[in-house]
Amino acid sequence: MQKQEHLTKNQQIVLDLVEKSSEPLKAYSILFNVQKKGLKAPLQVYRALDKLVEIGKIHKVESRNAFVACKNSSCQVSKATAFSICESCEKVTEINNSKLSKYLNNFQDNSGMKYSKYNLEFFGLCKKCKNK
Amino acid sequence: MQKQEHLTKNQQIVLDLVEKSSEPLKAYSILFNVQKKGLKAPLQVYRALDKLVEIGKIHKVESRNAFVACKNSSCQVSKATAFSICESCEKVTEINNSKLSKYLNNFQDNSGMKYSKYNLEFFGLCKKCKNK
DNA sequence: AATTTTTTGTTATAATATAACATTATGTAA
DNA sequence: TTACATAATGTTATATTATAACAAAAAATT
Repeated sequence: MQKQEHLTKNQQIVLDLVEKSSEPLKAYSILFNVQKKGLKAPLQVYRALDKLVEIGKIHKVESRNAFVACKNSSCQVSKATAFSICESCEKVTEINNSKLSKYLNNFQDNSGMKYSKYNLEFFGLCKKCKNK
Repeated sequence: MQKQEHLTKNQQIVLDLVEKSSEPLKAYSILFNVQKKGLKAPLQVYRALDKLVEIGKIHKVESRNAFVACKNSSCQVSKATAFSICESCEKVTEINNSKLSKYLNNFQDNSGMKYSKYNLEFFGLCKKCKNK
């Protein structure tokens, strides 16, 4: 079987929802929102999420246990992700900075480990919240 | 009330356990291990963990929902953390690289956000697992 | 000593995620 | 085009992670 080149029904339903959302979505919030479309059990959502993360269509924001659609169309796999997170309003934005990604993709320390993947989360106050 | 300068009994018990561990510990594994010392409920553990994270004695490895002691004695708060994680044996090491931390502490993008904190997790295969 | 803040203890429950197994669909190859 | 292998689905149950709410005790501040 060759690599799946199209999304299955469940994957597409979940992706559509996450892409339409202006904020990170939690798994059970996704579940609630897709129940009318026939996905009734958590596992159906988690399996779709797993696959979508694997192929890079969405990313998991680890510190929030939430999922966002990848805005970077060239992103084929979730192997180099960076986010900015506002600790006040919880707005999350994917950082797309080629200098940063180059720096991190090339990072090596003296551990002998070759890193194939990273996830970076920055925290602070967004412009709006800073001025309150 | 001024800033707490010593740990409470529960905090010390949890910290001792995490510091002795050679691997990241999960909250309920901590709970199990400190029950003989009188911490019977999850909340007692989570509260100690929260405080210990806040003061930088331990860090949370977000992608693993696990906790490690901070090896960096100068670390007063958990505001700039980086880890290397082996995806095979799950060994986690805190990265202590001044060039990296300087780079990330000074990182700015065009979002107008000032970042006060970050967490970075690198994934790959450790030396041992690479040679298997 | 009175006040405030922090920590504790406790029970219950919420939120997040996976195990296990039977079934159906899809791609691969004889 | 039928067998075979792989992947996705549906389903029930359960494991894992984390917090709410409230009363009480301990510690620092005035």
